[in-house]
Amino acid sequence: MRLQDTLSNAEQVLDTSKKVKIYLCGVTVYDESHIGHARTIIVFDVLRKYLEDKGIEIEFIQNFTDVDDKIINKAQTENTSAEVISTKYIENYFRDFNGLNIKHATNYPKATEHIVDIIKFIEKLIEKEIAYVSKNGVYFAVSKFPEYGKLSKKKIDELESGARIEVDESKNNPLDFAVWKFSDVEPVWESPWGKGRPGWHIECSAMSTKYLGENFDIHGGGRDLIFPHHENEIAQSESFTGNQFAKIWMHVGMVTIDGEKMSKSIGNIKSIKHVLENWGPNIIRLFCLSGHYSKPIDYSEELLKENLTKWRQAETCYYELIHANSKDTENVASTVQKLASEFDNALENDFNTHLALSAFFQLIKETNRLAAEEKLGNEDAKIIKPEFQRMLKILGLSIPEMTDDLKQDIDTMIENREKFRQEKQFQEADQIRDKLNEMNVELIDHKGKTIWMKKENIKAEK
RNA sequence: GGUACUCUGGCAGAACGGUUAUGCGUGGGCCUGCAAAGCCUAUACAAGGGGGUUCGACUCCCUCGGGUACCUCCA
Repeated sequence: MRLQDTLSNAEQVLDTSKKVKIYLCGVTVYDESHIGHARTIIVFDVLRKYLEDKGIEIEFIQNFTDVDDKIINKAQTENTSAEVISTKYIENYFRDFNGLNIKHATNYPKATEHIVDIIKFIEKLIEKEIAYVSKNGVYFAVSKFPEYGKLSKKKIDELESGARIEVDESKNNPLDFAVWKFSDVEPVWESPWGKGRPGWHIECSAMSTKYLGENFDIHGGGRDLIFPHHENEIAQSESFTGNQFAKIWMHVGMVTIDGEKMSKSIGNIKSIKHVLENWGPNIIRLFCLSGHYSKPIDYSEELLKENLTKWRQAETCYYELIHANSKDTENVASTVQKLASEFDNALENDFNTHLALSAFFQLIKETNRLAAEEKLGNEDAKIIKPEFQRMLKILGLSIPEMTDDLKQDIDTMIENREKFRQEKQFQEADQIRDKLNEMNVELIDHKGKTIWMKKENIKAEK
């Protein structure tokens, strides 16, 4: 698989000959997560599911930043502790995350649970004279890392002129950033330099090294993390180890609304909770995968609606496959194989989910065409179904399960309707159909048979 | 101001130096008792403007213009 690497600004080949190690920068837990966060996670979720489908072992680490000024501020305004705030939003995060059908990471390390590792990390930086103790905290000396700026392609002198926050006089250089901040306000920890808490970037350096080693395969996050977060992580980690940090830097584009970045500070966010309630996980996932991961996507109800239409086709396909029993058939094996390799090739080539979806929907169209022409035989279904389900699984899409009892009830109702139809008692027949519709069960009348499909309940559709 | 990315048909959105992207939408049709769903078919002669390289450019180069992101809050 080839992936576009932000650092080298070129495609790099992902080494899949052994376990693939991925570190994804998670969220700062002080508020509800929004669709922008969802996109990043979904992209990485599909990436790991694809690799796992190929039999590749994945170690996937995603952190929570649970100590931060924003958390502390929120705790103060709500008159509670930072821990209460971070715990609450971590719980909410998992609620959203499970709702989106995301596979759990190997581990979710938290900054507050790695203070010892962070302190050790800082100690070594001080020992190497890369970090220094100052009045307000311990700072990383950017001048000690000559390659500073290599990820974000920034020049140090240009950065200084553009610095937009007030200069902290205790720093040797305005660009130096805190690895430890002195503070008396909870939460604080003792350190060799004084009471305080870690800076934002240091946790990711300490935790990624701890769990994945000095040099791992993919480090990811939103594009907005390139600078300063990931730039600083590189500076810290490579200064610490003397070795290359992540091999591939993979950055996911922003979700915009009306062309403007979705962010808490602008106040134009759509929370995952809210969108999940209205559209469900499948449509959100299709939407988030509909463009190349590196580019921005614009959130709109129209696009979600378009993906709903597509999702209905996928559902139809699934139920056609289940009920397939036509006598006429077509040889589908070569088509299925062709689309399967198109799907894989698209993902191998810088993880082009849009093209992969293209193949997925072509498979659906092909299946539905055969069904419409009464040519979808059992043997065909046996060939198509595993591939269809493989794609569903990789994309993280799921058709709701149904109980056998309910299936039995539906079958009985369809039989009754059939009797009424044969006796040309259409009013009675239509009543049954309406009743099923209320249960979100839709009937599809083929020439010789009636099949049913259970539609996902999409609130926004009504 | 600096840096990066980006500009494709009504909309979304790819690939590729020369072939129909694909999907949504829209028109027509098939199926049906009627619907629904689905399918079939038609539909766009698209590439921000200008210039250049080339036998040939949406694809490479230059230039002008628009947009977005980042320039220590950010996924």
